[in-house]
Amino acid sequence: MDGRTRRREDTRQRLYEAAVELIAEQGFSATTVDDIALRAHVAKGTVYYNFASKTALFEELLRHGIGLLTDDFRAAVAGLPPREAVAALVRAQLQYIRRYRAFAQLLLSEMWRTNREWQQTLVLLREQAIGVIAETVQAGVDSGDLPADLDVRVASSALFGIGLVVAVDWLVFQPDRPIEDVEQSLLSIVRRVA
Amino acid sequence: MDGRTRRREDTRQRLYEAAVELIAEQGFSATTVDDIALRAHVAKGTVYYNFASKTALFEELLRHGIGLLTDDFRAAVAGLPPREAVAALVRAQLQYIRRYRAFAQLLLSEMWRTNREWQQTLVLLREQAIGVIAETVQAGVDSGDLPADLDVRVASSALFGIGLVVAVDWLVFQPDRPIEDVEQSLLSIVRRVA
DNA sequence: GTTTTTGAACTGACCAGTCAGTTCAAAGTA
DNA sequence: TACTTTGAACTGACTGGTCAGTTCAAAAAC
Repeated sequence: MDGRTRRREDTRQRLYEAAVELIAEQGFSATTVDDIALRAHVAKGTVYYNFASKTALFEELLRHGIGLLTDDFRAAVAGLPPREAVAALVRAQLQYIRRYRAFAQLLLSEMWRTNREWQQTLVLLREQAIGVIAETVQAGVDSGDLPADLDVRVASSALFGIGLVVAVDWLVFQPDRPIEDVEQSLLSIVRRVA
Repeated sequence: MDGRTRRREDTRQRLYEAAVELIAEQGFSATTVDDIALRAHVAKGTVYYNFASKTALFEELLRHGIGLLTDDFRAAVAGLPPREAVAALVRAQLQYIRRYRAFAQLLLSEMWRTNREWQQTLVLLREQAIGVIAETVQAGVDSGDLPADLDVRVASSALFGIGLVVAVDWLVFQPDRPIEDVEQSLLSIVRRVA
């Protein structure tokens, strides 16, 4: 990667970060391109040099964020037996959300919305992340480590959603609580699966 | 209540319904007052005759919706022993969300946002609803029906958040699943509390 | 020399909020 | 009963402002 590419990558990264924060705070529509450029310390023209439109920027942002999460999930479960793997997923999700809090808030706000232009993209990305969880849970059911009557799809999306709310709630309303503590609560709450 | 009052009440109700649906679908900023008026079959001026501003309409909407939920919560737990009371809360929340799906979606989208003008209002309302849960959980801890080491505040807000995501997820992604089924999953997931 | 960024200027669509005017149920009057 | 008045409720065209998106010449970075 040469200097140019690196610089551009950096600009895009700054735009992602600025956009993610603003959209998490205010929502997509309330966030203006001027706001984003300002917070990223970049000229408005730069936004349009790097992204086709405000919507395109947002969609790429979603892809980027979920991509990272999915990678973390895969890394977390690698080689672990089912029950430990589920616990590892919970841990990975918490750590991810602590690290990318704004992105998680944004997801929480947009994930169950209908009728928005990027809805389809988001549903697909959601599938991608929940897919990893589902594979793990399925393996647990197959190996007999998890109850056979467990509905894998439902349990997986519930697991994902619960992790999301509990973690975001933690960061917004009780940021001082240590992460281990939250992890414990989460695991004891979802005991049937983990 | 005379004809005038009745009529006005009716108009306000229609505005609430229109606004709640549109905001759940698109978010607050993306929803225009013209949209709301159109869907409520009312002139734009009527919106401003009945509410001071778009934001005021939204705030009153939040108050109205959370008020109903809180009432349902109180009615559900009345006279029940702790563990049954917690289960009754879960049931009440599910039923409420099935009945006012759009409102629940809207809550899910807005509850963990920061920096919005109505944020303070929402935090207060949230306290109100979670308060009822907390009272119930506290009673359970006091009576020894629930573990003494349970952090009541945390458990209550987790309970609330989890009910919200799981129910909305159900309505958005698996609407055909029967409510009893969802209730079962929820209760078995939150077994430590319920 | 090429790529990337800058920032200012512009356009056209859109939107919150306003207000002068209309409607009509109910209260008042004879 | 029949007529008149009142004002609450509603209407929708209009205004002032904002914003996404475009363009571009010039500068900066590589």
